[in-house]
Order: sequence, then structure tokens, then C-alpha cells
Amino acid sequence: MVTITDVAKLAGVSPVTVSRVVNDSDYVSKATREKVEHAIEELGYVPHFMARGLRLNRTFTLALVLPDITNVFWTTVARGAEDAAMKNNFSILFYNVDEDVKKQDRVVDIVLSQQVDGVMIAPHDSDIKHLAKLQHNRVPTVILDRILDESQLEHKFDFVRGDSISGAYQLTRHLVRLGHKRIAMVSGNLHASTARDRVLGYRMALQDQAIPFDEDLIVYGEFKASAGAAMTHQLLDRGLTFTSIFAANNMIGMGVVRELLRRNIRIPEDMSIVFYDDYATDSDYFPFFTVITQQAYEIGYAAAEMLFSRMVNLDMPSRTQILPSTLIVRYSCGAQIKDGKSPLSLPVLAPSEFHQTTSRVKPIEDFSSDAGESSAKESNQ
Amino acid sequence: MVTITDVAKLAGVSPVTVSRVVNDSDYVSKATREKVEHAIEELGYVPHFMARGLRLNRTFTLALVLPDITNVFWTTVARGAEDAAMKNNFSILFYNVDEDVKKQDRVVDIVLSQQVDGVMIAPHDSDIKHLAKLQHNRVPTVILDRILDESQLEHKFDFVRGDSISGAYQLTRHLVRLGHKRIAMVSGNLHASTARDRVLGYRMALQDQAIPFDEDLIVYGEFKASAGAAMTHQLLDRGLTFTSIFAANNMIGMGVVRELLRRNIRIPEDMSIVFYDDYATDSDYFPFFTVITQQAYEIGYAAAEMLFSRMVNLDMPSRTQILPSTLIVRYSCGAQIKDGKSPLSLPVLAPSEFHQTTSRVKPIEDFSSDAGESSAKESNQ
DNA sequence: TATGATTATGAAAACGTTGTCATGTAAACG
DNA sequence: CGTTTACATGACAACGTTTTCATAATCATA
Repeated sequence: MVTITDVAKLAGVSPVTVSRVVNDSDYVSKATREKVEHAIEELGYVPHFMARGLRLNRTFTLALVLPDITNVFWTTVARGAEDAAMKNNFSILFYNVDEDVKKQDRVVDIVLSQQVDGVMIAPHDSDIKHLAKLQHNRVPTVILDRILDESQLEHKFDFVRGDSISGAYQLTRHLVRLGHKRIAMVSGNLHASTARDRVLGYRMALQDQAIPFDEDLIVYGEFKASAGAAMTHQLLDRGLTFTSIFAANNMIGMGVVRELLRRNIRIPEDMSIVFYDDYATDSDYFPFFTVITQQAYEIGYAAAEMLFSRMVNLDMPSRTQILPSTLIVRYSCGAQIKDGKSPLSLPVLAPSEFHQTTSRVKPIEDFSSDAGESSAKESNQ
Repeated sequence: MVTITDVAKLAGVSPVTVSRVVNDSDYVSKATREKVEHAIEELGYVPHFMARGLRLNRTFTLALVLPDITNVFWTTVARGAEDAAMKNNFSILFYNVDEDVKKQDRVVDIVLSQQVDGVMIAPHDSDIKHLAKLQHNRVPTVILDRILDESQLEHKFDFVRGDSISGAYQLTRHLVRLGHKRIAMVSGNLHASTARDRVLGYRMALQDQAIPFDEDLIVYGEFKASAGAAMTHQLLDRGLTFTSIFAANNMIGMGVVRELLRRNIRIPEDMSIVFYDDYATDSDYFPFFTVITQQAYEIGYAAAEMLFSRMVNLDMPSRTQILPSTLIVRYSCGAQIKDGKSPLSLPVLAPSEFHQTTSRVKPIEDFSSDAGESSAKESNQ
């Protein structure tokens, strides 16, 4: 590896001078600068981040800790964060923690170890002690998407999130206005404030519209499709009557839809449904579900920016930035009625057909030597 | 910040001994070990990655350079890579380059500077000189998803990718078997081998099925929805006849669908359509489009694993791993016909309705103080 | 001509680790 | 009892930077 000393030797100067040229940090004569730049070019020198970081006690790196990189919402947040980071010449270390406290604890330790200059995290809040480590080490931290009970904490965190209460309120009110009085809620796990806030918004809307609240219409579980399906199953088996379902996020919504399809329950004819969070980067594919969208990109961008401002002043009072959520009315509640019926509905297929027709076809064997069974293994070239 | 020396002082030993305890690297008596562990616990010591990295000349970090983190395909690759990395106690630095050579060059320099232990990159191949820098610095590198012209290169890279030729072949053959003879291709940018290979697979399938190839039925552009729409527009305006469209990836497909909807062309009644790459993590939402799915998770996982094996032997011959692609037949080609018509079709709505009904509703103002116009700004708490 | 500011460069130390070498003690062996 | 072997610990140097301090040459000013 080529070091600053190598460059210095070739240019016939001291390492200090090379450093000055690279960082443009002090007086260097024009002639020397040119010699050095030439040497850098010739040797293909790139500064050693770790050495510099060790000296400067900075890494120019941010950590982004997400529950599920597979969810478009988080993906879009990541993109916003990355753009903001790059603009400031920072890199992003990215960790997936799957709503798993153990993993989260481990990642917090790693992140600390990495000496990142800032952390953006959507935390599982059931182990706040571990999060407190970040404060203890004075690492600028932004809590994404969620609220924490900070009563135990010495310092406060910074926050960036969507407005879950308002969003859930809008979604519920929309259903009520369409005439629904029995609205089930398939909620997320209560360890996440987003789940709690969405229930709260839902309850507030019911109250405002004078609809009685029925505890039994709520089920709780993870923010996952499989959990959404299981919760829906459970809910339907309770033998209660309800005409609509509020899914606490897009993943859960996916599971809800899956279970409804399985039972041949039509949307919106038999059941209306709304999601919190849109379900695809661009829902042009299938603009069917009525949802709340959050400004995910902006959340990520704002979080990174907040870290940068925090870096310059560690002792600034803690801040909370709440971005508005937007209701997008589509067809899954039958809101757009034509000739007495919704122009679009699910399922168009009976469940049995549905599964049969989405069969997977084996890749062809007779075509390319790369295809077929052997292709999954390594082959030397 | 608490260092190894602080721990050493508290435990009454030398820093070396602490290091030995932390890394379990040499003889330490049980009593000493316990003293040290206790001190570590008490001070909340975490090792300093950069210092260690500087000493060991390793970072325990992999770089993942992707064209578009918004695309589920890449998201899933990222997940696979992250899982594999975490299993080996490695972290992932992640960069989004948007199919932009400039950005890619910059990221290559950054990555070099970061001294990562390995790089996974889906490269824009029009600046292979810059990629060669990675080799020159002997950084283990895996090329994701694509092929490079390595003729200029001193060493060869490792590769992990899906089988684009075979996938495109399957998709095209599927269309031909359904009776299509005029199949348009909305391709990606030719700088990416995936675009070239998919055209190749398409041509091979046509040839095998004795369908004449018409150059004018292919359009080229970026792997983006907007480009997909523009290319489709261009294609339709050529005044050619064709009955089906092959979209070179999911993003392009989205644009194709958007343009067809805009022109009120029904799918599959008026036009059949297939995508390369599935369009959502879990297409349960809307199992409509016939696609080729790649083993995206496995591609990411395999790439990271390949890096780990490369690290232990830099001089091992270069390897290529090709994962099979799978055809999923759904409804966008009318393959599943009932009573003479497809059970599911697009658009159900005329374009004008379509746009009108997906109107965005403003967030409510009268509810929470967080909602409304002020909420997009920062507020101190 | 003396004084001080400006420009230009380098030597040395430090950031927090860990590998190498040296030193020592205790146990095992003949 | 002397010698080897295993166990245990520490001093020192080094990884590649950059900051601080020191030195010196050049230039303008009194």
C-alpha cells in the first residue's frame, strides 16, 4: 500500500508537506504543491481513512440501523440518508436488525466500536439501557420513526418521524366517513411507539366520530406479513363482526390481504382495508389500496442533516422533527364507486385458482450450460 | 473515550494484557482475566476499530455498491450480503451510485480510502479503468449481476450473477408459446451486460422458435421507470405492430405499464407484458405480472461469501457463480384464460379516472399540532 | 539596518491498538 | 537437582496520519 511517506520521498519533501497538500491545510509553495500532486498521481496514492480517523478522532461515517431493509419505507429512508451523507462526504454503515433486541444490542456495540460520527436508528425500545450507551459515549444519535420513553435517560435524543397519530386518525376517519362502524385494527408490536400511536390515532378518530371502541377488534403482532396473516386469522376466528381492517403498516397489510384472499373474502365488497405506509416504491403497478404515505425520503435526509448539525454542537437542546403523512384514497374501501360497485376489487380469483396459477416453472435445462441444477454451484472459469 | 490503557490501569495490568483478554489471543491467568473483564465492564470499554484496523491492516468492513437501493432486487441482494457479513462479524458500508459513472468513480476512491476488506459492486462498465484501481490495490472484489470486458485487465474479477440469458430466453419462449410473434423489447442501457444478455436471450429464443427478429422492436434506455415510460412512448409512436412487450427489468416494466395505462391500452387484452425481475418483495399484493425472478438474496449472500474466501487466498483463480432464474407465470400475458378471457386485467380504469381517483388528500389541520404546514419544519422540544 | 510579519518546510509526538521479543515463574522431566 | 517446557506478563515498536512546535527564508516597514 502506498503511504504518505512514499509520496513524500518521491516528491522529495517531508510527509507533513504532503499532508498539507492533500488537506489544503497550510502554506505550501506552488512549486512544491505541483511536485507533490504529481507524485500522488504517479503512485495512485489515496489517504488512509483509518489512520486519519485515528488521528482526528473522526470517521466521516454514519451508521444507519433499520428494522427491515426489505420494506420500501425503510429503503426510501435509506436513500434519503445516503444522499444527505454523500453530500457531506460521509459514508453510511448499514445494519439490519429485524426488530430483534439481541441483534440491536450487538449492533449498538459494533457501532460504538466503529467510532461512527453519528447514528440513525429505528430502535426496539425494550432495551433502552443499551441505547443509552450511545449517549454515554457522546455519539450524536437520531431516533428514526419512533418515540422512546426517555424518563430513565440522562440526556435526550434527537428524533425524526412521521406523524403516526395524525395518519392513523385520517385513515380511520376515512373509513368512518364511508359508513364503517366496526373497524378492526391489525396492529404492530407495542414495543414500537408507531404501533401505539397508530392505535391512539385510531381511537381518537373513533371517539371524535362517536363510534364505540371495542378492545376485541385489535390484535397485536410483529410488523411482518406472516404476522399480519396470523393476526387476521385470529381476528376472523373470534366470530366478531366488522366491515373493515386497518393494517398498522404495509407488511402487515400484505399478510392481511393474503389471509383474506385465502378465505375468499373480497376487497372491498366484503371487507374494506387500509394500510399505514404505501406498499411499493411506486404504486403505479397496482394503485388499489388506500394508504397513508409518509415522506420516507425526507425522513432519512432530515435525520442525516440533524446529525450533522448535532456534531457541531453536542450540547444543543434535543430536537424533534415530525413530518406530515398523507392519505391516498384508492379502491380498497370502495370509496370510488361507479354504477353502485367498485371499479376494482380483490380477489378476482378464488384462492384455489390463485395458488395454482402462480405456480413456479422450473428453469429450462436444455438451453444454456449455465442454467439448470449445476448453475447454483460455483464453477471456475 | 475510554481506551485499553484506562482499562489496564484500573485492572492493574499492562495494556497488552487487556488486549490479550479482549482478543483471547494468548495466555492469561484466570485471575487476571477476571480483573480485566471486570474493569472493561465497569468502564464500558469498547475496542477502537480504527486503531485496531490500523494495526492489523484490516477493517472488518465490506463495501456494497449498488445502482439503486430503491429497487427490491437490490434491496434483497443487500439483505443477503448483510446477513453473510454479520455472520462473519463484518459490517457493510453501502453506496448508491444511480448508474452514474461519475458517482461510481468517486465511490471507488472513497472505498479505497476506507480500506475495506472487500467490495461488492454492480458496476457501470464504461469506466473499467477506475474499477481496475481496486485490483491494483489488491482489494478483493466481486462483480455483482454483471459481466465486464476484462480484456484490458491484468487480473480477473470474481463474479456472482443471475442467468440473464436463460431468463430472457424463458420469458420470450413463454410469449412465443402463447402465440406472440411480434414481441417488443424495452431494454436497459447497453453499458450493463444484463441489458445485453437479456437481448441475447430474447434473440436466441426467437431464433429457436423460428420467429424473425426485427431490430426496430427494441428500444434502449436506463433501468428506470421514467425511462421505461419514455421508451414505450417512443416505441408505440413508431407505428409498428406488436402484441407483447418484454421489459428488461422491474423498474422499466413499471414505466411501460404506466405508459400503456396512459394510452388506455389494456393488459393483457390489448398487450401482453413480461418483466425481468419481480416487482415487490412479496408480490402477494398483486400477483399479476408474469416475471423472471432471480435469487436476489442468494446472490448477495454468495457474493459476501466469495469475498471471505478470496481474502484467505488472494491468488486463487477467479471464479464465477451463476444462479438460476425462475419464470413465474401470472396474468399479464393472458396465459391463464377462463371462459375465453383473462381473469385479471389492467387497466380496469380509463386513464382519466385513474389519475383523478388517486388524488392526494391534504393532511388534516384541525387535529394535532404536529400536523399541518408547520410540521415539516424543525421544532425544538 | 533592525524589526516584525508572512511564507515555507520539517522533526517529533500522538491517536489506540497488537505483534514481537524479552523476562519471569511454576510445573514436569530425567 | 538441574534442565526443559508451559504458562504469564510487560516493554517497545509500529500501523499512517496530522497537530504542534521550531526553524528559516523572504519581504515590507520604521
